Amino acid sequence: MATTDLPFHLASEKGLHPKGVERLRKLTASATELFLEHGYEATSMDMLIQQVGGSRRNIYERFGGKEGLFSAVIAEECVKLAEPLESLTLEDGCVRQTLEKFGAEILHIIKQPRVLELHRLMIAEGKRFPQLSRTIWSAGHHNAKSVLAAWIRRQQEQGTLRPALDPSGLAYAFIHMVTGEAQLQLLSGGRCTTKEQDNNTVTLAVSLFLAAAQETDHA
Amino acid sequence: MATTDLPFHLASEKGLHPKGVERLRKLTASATELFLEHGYEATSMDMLIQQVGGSRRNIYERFGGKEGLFSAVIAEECVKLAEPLESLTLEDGCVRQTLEKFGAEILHIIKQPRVLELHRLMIAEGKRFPQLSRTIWSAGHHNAKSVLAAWIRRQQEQGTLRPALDPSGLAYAFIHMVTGEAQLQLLSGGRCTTKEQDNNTVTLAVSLFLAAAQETDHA
DNA sequence: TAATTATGGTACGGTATATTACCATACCTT
DNA sequence: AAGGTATGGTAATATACCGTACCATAATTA
Repeated sequence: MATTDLPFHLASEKGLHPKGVERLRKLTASATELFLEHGYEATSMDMLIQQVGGSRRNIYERFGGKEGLFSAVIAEECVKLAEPLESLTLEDGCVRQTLEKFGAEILHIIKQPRVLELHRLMIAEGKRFPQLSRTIWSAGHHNAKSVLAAWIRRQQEQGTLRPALDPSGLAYAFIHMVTGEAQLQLLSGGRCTTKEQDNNTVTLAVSLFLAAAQETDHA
Repeated sequence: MATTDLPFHLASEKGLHPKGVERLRKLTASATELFLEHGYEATSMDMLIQQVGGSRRNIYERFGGKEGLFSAVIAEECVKLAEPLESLTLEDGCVRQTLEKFGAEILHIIKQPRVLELHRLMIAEGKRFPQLSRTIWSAGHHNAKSVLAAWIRRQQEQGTLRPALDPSGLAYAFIHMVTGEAQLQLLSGGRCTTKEQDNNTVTLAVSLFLAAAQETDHA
């Protein structure tokens, strides 16, 4: 199952000469940079043309305007966001270590500037590009939640975790405990959390999670 | 201590005639509506003037332009956001009930359209108005965290909760468990969570919190 | 009541932007 | 190498918007 079935027109490199491919790459790279940096409105086509060179007609014929370019570029970025999450394999070994590793990993991902700006766009341009907004959400949080929930369900079947609690609910709770504060702080312009703070956050989240999900003598 | 010391120029109603006060109220009300609905850039002064009537010079003399108006209006909205949080009193009775009530309350607050749009602005315009962004964060999440952390500390001193865990960390964990999913879903354009889902979210969060914060036989 | 002030309404200047049009040139195919 | 296509660069069009200027009128004060 593809977690991100893109409803957007991705510029295909088919039937393009090597030079053309290189130009296209350079164009999308610059466009991505600008859109992530300045947002949709504040990024002007003149800006882009001046930075990347080349002709305007190229963009308009290939992407159908600013909106098309934005959609294509952001959709491509969503694929990149989803990759490390989908390739994340949760082992069935020590549950505490596995959770700590998973927590540290998603926290690391969410703090990357590109991922952060992608989430900023998701929220800022949610009304202008609803589909795109959902795509980002699906590639990010929803994706991570699916991976973790599947692991929790597996552990419950194996008896490593008590089966009473809802895997999806647990997964969301854990993910938001880990990522919530750092993400909100960074998105609201606060300074980045330190590595020590992050460790504490993950450790605390794992503790809360395991205290409820592992104990059997507590209703 | 004022949780929101506003670094912005709030339009004073001092020395204004009743008519003038009413005009000013109408102006700020419309401006708030438009800014929250369409964001900063997409809201034009022409739009506002057309909706509210009156003269442009009023706005420019009183607020010093679009940015000033935006700052003043949003700062005022922050005060309204902070009010219900500051007046939230956490009793020292049954911890589970108190937590459930607190959780339900902040979830209710975060889901209100105005609060939601305020957070959208905080994230979308964080680069253009860093101070304003921090003000919103301070009036919202930071405020809620302070209230809850103080309560946790009190419970720890009374022996109702075990004192090993950091109150601030616990407070953040709880708040994000409760509000994270609903907020992210709504901000990314998803549909609102149901009352039943909300109840489950709060119940689960309280369970996770108490399992770790109440037990004394678990490291 | 007369004078002064504040205000409503509108028009203007300057700037910025998305999009289309056009021409000369580089590139690729045959 | 010749011809056709894609492309680079620039200009032009149309629109939108912020901020200011201006004048007539309503409101307030002396």
